[in-house]
Amino acid sequence: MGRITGAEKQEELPEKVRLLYDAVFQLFVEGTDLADITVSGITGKAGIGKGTAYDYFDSKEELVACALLHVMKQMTEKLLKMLEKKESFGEQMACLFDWVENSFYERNCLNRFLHLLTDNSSIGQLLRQKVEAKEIERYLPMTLFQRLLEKAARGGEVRPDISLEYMAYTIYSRLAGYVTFLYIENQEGEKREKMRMLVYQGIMKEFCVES
Amino acid sequence: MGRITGAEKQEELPEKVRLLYDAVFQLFVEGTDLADITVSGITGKAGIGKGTAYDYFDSKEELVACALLHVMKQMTEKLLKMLEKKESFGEQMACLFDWVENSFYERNCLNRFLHLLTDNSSIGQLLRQKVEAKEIERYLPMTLFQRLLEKAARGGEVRPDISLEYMAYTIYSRLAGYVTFLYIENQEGEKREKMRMLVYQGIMKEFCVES
Amino acid sequence: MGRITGAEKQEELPEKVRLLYDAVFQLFVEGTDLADITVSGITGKAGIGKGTAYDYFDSKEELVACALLHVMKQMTEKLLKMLEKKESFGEQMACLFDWVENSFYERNCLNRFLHLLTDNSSIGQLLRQKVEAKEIERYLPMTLFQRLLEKAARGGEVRPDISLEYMAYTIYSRLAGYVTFLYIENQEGEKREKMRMLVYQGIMKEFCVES
Amino acid sequence: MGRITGAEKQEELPEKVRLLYDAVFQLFVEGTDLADITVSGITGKAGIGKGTAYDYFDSKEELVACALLHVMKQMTEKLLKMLEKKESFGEQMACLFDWVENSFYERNCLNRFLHLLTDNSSIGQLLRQKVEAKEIERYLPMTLFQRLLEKAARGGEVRPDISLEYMAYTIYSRLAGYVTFLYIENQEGEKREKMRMLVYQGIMKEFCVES
DNA sequence: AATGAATGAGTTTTCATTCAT
DNA sequence: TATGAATGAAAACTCATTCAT
Repeated sequence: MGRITGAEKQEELPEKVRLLYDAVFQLFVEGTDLADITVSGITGKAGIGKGTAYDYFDSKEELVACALLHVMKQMTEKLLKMLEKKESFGEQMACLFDWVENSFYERNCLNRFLHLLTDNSSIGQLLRQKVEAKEIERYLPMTLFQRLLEKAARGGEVRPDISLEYMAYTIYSRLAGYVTFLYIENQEGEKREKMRMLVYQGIMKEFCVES
Repeated sequence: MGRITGAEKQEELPEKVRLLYDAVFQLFVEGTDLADITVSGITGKAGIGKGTAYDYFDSKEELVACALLHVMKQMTEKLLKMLEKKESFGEQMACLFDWVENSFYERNCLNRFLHLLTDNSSIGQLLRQKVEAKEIERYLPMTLFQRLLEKAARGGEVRPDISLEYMAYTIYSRLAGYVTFLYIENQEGEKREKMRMLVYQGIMKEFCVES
Repeated sequence: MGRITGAEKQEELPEKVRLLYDAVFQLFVEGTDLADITVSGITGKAGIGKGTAYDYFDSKEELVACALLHVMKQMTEKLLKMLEKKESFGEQMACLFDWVENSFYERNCLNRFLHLLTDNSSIGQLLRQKVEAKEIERYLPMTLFQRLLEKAARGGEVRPDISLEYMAYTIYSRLAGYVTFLYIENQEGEKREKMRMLVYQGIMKEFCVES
Repeated sequence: MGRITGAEKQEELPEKVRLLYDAVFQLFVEGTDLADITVSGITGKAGIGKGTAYDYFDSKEELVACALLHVMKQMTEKLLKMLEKKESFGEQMACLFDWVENSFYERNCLNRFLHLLTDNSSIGQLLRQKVEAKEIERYLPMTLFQRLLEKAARGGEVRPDISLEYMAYTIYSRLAGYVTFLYIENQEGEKREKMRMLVYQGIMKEFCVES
């Protein structure tokens, strides 16, 4: 019987589980589609025995979903810490753009990760179940944006007459769209700079109080 | 050796191929994740022999990619015809919202379809290859939006000072975001009406010349 | 989905199924314990591909249970034909002893087969389900003995004052006990002859009308 | 290297071994088929470490065979003590029927145990080896019956003209048959009472001197 | 002595693909 | 051309056994 649920904190993770999580993440970052991930692939990369995976998890799906949930938590926490240091809503948005570009950009990772939140794969469904069951919805993009906006609204930075939910969805949409742009255009340089600026300004102009 | 490439027109398709395409689409609409689709599942639903699939296609991936490409073409052509009838850019946008809500809405289909355009699955990659190779990029959402915008620009409906590409990505983003909203909130009624209106107005206010 | 249920007649069996049944039976006769039987073992002996087994059966247990059910039917039918030719109850009993000794005697087969009818193994349970579901209880030893006894009772050969059920169980017990004797003593010759005669006479003296 | 052979007396058994034996017996009584018994299942129920089992036994089979051998000894000894208190052969037979009905009746235990004495499972073979090697054949049913019959013969209670071995096998057969009846008919009450009486009388009439 | 985490050989099962008919 | 029975490589998963602690 698997003992790991995905609710464990980084420090609580048994050594082997950490190795398994790392292996899943590596495979994901290398571009392996989740449907093509195998248990031998994971344990091989983790450098441990195949059976060990089943000492901690009930199934391949559980293992992968827990690993991705963990990645999600880690990434969001790191991002949250960075965002908290920012003074203004504008700086927070800029920080989000940086994050989107830098921390998780290779191999279309962020995009594929977002897919997981709304696809029909067994792993995606499991992941979403876990997110809900463990009440860690605060790691979901939409919740993150809502929190930022609430704070900005209290500070009088964003227009009070626009629905928070709409704003959150819009930020989500535009950032996700920017990720798609990065994937499709697949280039650095001026064009990217320009697009980033336009999307950023689009958000700011629509939601921010003019000063 | 498979003879079907996905470039065939609806009328040119052999009967069996049409049956296969329909079966793939049905499975997709029923919610089957592409990773869980099987050749027997397809031929079973199509009511033809399993071997027949290999008379027309070289592999399962080819078959599914061609089927989805075909669906994509059909849908886009239908949509284009509808859009052409609209006089103004605003009406076209409204038409797009209708389409998103009505024609492909069940079971998160549109969302999953969009994923295909930017994922790492073998079927997705094949599909994109075909789109590029056959120069049918005009069926891609981004191209569709660019065409609409070009016409609107010529007609003086949209602001001439904003980059067409940015506008296309923004429309794409916001529509895709609306699709995600529909998936997550999963409800009809007032709330949905309101969100639709907000997203619609967001687009119009940002891009349209005030009258 | 497995298509074979175990209800098929010998002539109706697809070639491969016949090969599978034969292989299971051979393994059984060679002394392999049912718990040690593997699908590769079966298909290897049958000389066919492993996957083929799953074209006809849903699981290993289904395959083995069907094979044994089939053996059971074949054997009982053969035995019934032999018994029908016998004029008297005494001759029928003698025939049963012959059958026990000859047709299924090697490697403790009959004994192990009888175990199947009252054990807790998954195969045994499946086999009994099939026997009941398909209403082929007439192949069960107890039913066979009851039929013989009914006929003998009508013919005035057995005492009318003894319960048929008791007589059937007694015959079953004593024959099964004789099978155990054959297994434990594991020898031919005089001792065996003597035991057979004693068991036979025990039955006849208890149940038959003295002439 | 395992140090336990199955020859140890109850008092000599190390604490852990006693726990292991109890666990095996519990699992058996709960209805677990021996083929489905696992080492973790046993040690889990025993509440001790999995490795500990291998400090005392060389293999799972050894462990289970020793546990069952031990159970067999305990049960037979208890039964023997009860039988010794009985004055007459008839009372002893009645005692055997009681024992069969009461002490080991649930979940078809006695029946499954008897199977072990004549099956082809690795555990069964090991058990029989141990029985022979350790010359504890006196715990086998057949030997038990022979002893009872010898005493009854000396006391003039059973007919002197019938072979002891035949009588032993017959008693064994009829009792085993009664166990099968209990399993198949699975009911208490009148019918069972009647069958018991018939079997009992069958034995007595055949073997006992008329008084 | 006791443990239980770790292992990997071995099992069941699936399914894309082939090919004789 | 169309079929679907047959295949076997590859996958998930189990569990007896070992061994460092």
